[in-house]
Amino acid sequence: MTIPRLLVVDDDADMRGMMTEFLHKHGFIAHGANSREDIKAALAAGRVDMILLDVMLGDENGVEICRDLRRDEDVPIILVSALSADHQRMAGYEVGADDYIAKPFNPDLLIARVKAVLARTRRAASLSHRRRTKVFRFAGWTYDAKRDEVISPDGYQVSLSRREHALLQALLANPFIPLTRAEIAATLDVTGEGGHEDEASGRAIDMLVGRLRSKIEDDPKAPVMLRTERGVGYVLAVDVTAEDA
Amino acid sequence: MTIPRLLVVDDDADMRGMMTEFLHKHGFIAHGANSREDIKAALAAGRVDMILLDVMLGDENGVEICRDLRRDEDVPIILVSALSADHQRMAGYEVGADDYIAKPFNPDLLIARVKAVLARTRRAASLSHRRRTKVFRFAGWTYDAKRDEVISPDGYQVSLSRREHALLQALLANPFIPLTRAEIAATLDVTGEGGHEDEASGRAIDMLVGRLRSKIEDDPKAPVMLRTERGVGYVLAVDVTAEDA
DNA sequence: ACGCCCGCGTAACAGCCTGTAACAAACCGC
DNA sequence: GCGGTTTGTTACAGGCTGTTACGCGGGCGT
Repeated sequence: MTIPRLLVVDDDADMRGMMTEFLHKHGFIAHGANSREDIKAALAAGRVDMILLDVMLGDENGVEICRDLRRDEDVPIILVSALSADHQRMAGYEVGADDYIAKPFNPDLLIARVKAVLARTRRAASLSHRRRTKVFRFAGWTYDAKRDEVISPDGYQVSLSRREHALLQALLANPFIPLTRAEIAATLDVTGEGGHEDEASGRAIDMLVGRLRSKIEDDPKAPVMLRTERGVGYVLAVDVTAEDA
Repeated sequence: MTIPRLLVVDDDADMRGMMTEFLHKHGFIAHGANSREDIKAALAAGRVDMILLDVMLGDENGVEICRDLRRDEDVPIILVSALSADHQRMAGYEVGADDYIAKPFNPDLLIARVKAVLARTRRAASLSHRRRTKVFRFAGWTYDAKRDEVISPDGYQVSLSRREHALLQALLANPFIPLTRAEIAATLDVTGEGGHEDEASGRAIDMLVGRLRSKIEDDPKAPVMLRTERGVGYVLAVDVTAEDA
């Protein structure tokens, strides 16, 4: 296999340059584009193995571009957005993006996702469905996203409830990135209904976090991994590696 | 992320004062320098996020200084010059300046460019070396920046509050350098830089310092490490070694 | 040298935020 | 429907943080 060629689509030239440079350093070939026409031109001109597409382009909509591309082309797409609200995330999946990453993003996470998507699309023709089998490892723990299994560093299996699973997934997807309660709630409530705006729904998230802590923290009173950011929300403060299973 | 600290390099004291004052009003911390030695000193002290460098310094050449700095340091630089000829501008880019602005300049334009360059370099920095585990050692103490652990010379672990942690980090980043209350407050208030009140709140910093002292000083009444500079602020007067872990 | 004034340390307090226990409602498989 | 499990709500306690108030001590002007 040759070196993967990526196309970075962002209307901010600085951001484009920064991302392409960073990807270069990690062994990829990356070029920039800032409009639908640029993308079309790049696709027509030569090989493009993957597109990193910003959701917010000045006067165009990344999601629509993504949907259009998906209809015409077979290129893998990772959506990038400064909006971390999760209906955005789900919308991304609905239009067929292969993955999604919030900006500002953990650089290692970006690389990991790029590699993961590339590996997947190389093996099989790209499927526009999510729920690929992934295994996360963090601080000795193992989390199998497909089987919903959580294994402690000691080798014991811990059983989490559905909601606790969802919370853990949300955190694993954004290591070292503080998530507000609203963001967490949005991530958990993917249950179709569009009426968000539940602004003051009490401390359900706090309870959930507390319960998850009691299951995965050595000392739930002094959490090390799932930390609280006073006045902000919660953060998963551990390095996370994601692999295909 | 802290409040950006800028270094204004200009041989005209009035100009320096005007610029630093203006930058202060816009929420930045700005200090002046008028020679290569001043710049080196400030950089060695480790407290510079960006340099506004005048091209025409009496007997020295800003462009050359810029090129030199670029070779040794990683600090962003905006070149300032009364010459608006465009070859100057290009020369500036060739020597590695991040941006260029002509003097006399529109103040808003200055702020806009400063912010733009900072935003760019911040993202780049957060991408290139994020979350590198660092361990500080000072006077027998050990501070693990990643795990937020503080261990006394006796081997006991001391628990600090979040704000105390932030204060300690700010001090460790600037050993032997007196920090004003405003600087400390700016460093601590990472919360989206909405309002920056000068001389706003009372002695919150004093309290914080006092509380930190009570936890890390043998005799809080007679502080040895965290000393007070009357009329100025506070200093961490110990040698600090920082290691990657 | 003396006394005033300002800056600093710190105790007390209040407000906010969070953790958590206890309970109630919802859910789920049978 | 039923028992157990999961999830949300309420209420209370405790910690953290900023403010105020007061006392002290050093610097400075005279």
